[in-house]
Amino acid sequence: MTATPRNTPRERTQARESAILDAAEQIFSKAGFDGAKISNIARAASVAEGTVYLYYKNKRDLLAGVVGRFWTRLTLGAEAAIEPDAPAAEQLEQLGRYHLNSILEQFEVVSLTYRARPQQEQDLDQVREYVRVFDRIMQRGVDRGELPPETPIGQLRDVFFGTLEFSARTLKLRDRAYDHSVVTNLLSIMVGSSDSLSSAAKSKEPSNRDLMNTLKSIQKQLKHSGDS
Amino acid sequence: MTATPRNTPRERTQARESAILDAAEQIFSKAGFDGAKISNIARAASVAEGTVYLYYKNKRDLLAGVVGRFWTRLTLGAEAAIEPDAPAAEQLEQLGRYHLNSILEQFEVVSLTYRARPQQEQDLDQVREYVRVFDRIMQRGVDRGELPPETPIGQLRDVFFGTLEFSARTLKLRDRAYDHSVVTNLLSIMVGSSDSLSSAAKSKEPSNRDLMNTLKSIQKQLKHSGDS
DNA sequence: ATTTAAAATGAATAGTATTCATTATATCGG
DNA sequence: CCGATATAATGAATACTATTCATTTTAAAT
Repeated sequence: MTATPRNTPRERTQARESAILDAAEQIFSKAGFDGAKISNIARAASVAEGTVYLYYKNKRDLLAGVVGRFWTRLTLGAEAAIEPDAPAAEQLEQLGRYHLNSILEQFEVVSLTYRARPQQEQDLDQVREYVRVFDRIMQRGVDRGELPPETPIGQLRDVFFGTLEFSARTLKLRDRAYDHSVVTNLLSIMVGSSDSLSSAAKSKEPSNRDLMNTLKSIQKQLKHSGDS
Repeated sequence: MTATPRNTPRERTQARESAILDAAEQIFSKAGFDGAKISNIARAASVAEGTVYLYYKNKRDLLAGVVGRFWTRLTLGAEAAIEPDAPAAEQLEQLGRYHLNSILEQFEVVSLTYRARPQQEQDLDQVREYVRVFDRIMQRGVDRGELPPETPIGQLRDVFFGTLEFSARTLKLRDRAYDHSVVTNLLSIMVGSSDSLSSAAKSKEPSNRDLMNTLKSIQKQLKHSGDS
């Protein structure tokens, strides 16, 4: 009943597209791709079923719209969450917190991102844009001389996002909430020392010390093990 | 025409189930979940459509069967790929190689594993079983006194599998093949020193050194940055 | 060989994505 | 402001495919 308020045509169109995306996001998140019915999405968006297809070619395309918007939002949020003038290392921790928190809160949408299959290459464009936030932090660190010029940004990026994503999955599996120590420990591992971060993670983080002992021990092992 | 050869009833049944799983794996991998048609799977397995439903409750359940078998196979392969008597650190590298290689080769099946949604809890049982291979290596390292008793195995596991999975995605995205340096570098990062591995990764791995410079630099940064 | 049970079949059903002829709404020239 | 024209929206009809189930085939048992 509450129709779109009077507005310019373009605004009306955009509002409608937004409504459809909102509805789709809600229903995809709740029911998954297969479980979501276009009819329900249309109803939730207060449009006819056919209208959905004026905006999106098909269900998969609609999902791509939802997922794309999500990652675009995440990029904006990430950029807002980091202090541009802070040292690279600090920005890294800010991004890590923001990232872990976000993917935990919106776990379902994230899961929908990597839906099986030869999906269109460009479906992942916004994800790529997002991970560039990490790249920029690192690159800025390099430019400022905080990091060496040969920094293998790409590899560190895989460690960073890979670990956080897998950790999120683990947390979800065990019904556990955001845990800052995951970020702290990740950075510890990446740098091989965690004492420097203990101020950030308060002082009640025994696992940091455990990590260090382990790592030193592994390191010793590696020192002695040749390879076949 | 080439019907199942004469055999015991149980064997016939198992052969049939195998044929269905094989067909399903092939078609799911090629076409993705949505693109795969039961009719095609049935044809590929040389059974009627209805027969598929005698073995699996529905399409999702069939996928779970395919995915479960895959991870079970992976577990067996991983156990065969590591030398039980080698030091933990070495076993870790063996597992890393095996894992990265496998998920690259069978990327599609891996992607199908984390299909969106309230999937049954037990759908991931075989995955859990698989990651326990890592846990056992670490635990054995602890028991042997190679690693400290407080080793946070779970957290290291997230780093290990998370990084490898994300790296595989990155490699796929760029159409690149297995690259052993990914494993080497991961272990480097986990231990904070890579020189010890250079013998394994031949001597032409300049990125290891880059990594070390970067990490030391980040570490220095972290030393100086308090946290808000 | 006959009966009984188990397994397999594929045509019929059901559910949902997608299309498209029709209707409503907006735009614009006069 | 009115009619003509274009644009957008509608939802009933269509198409496609997962799933069911009455029937048939095959195997087991006596």
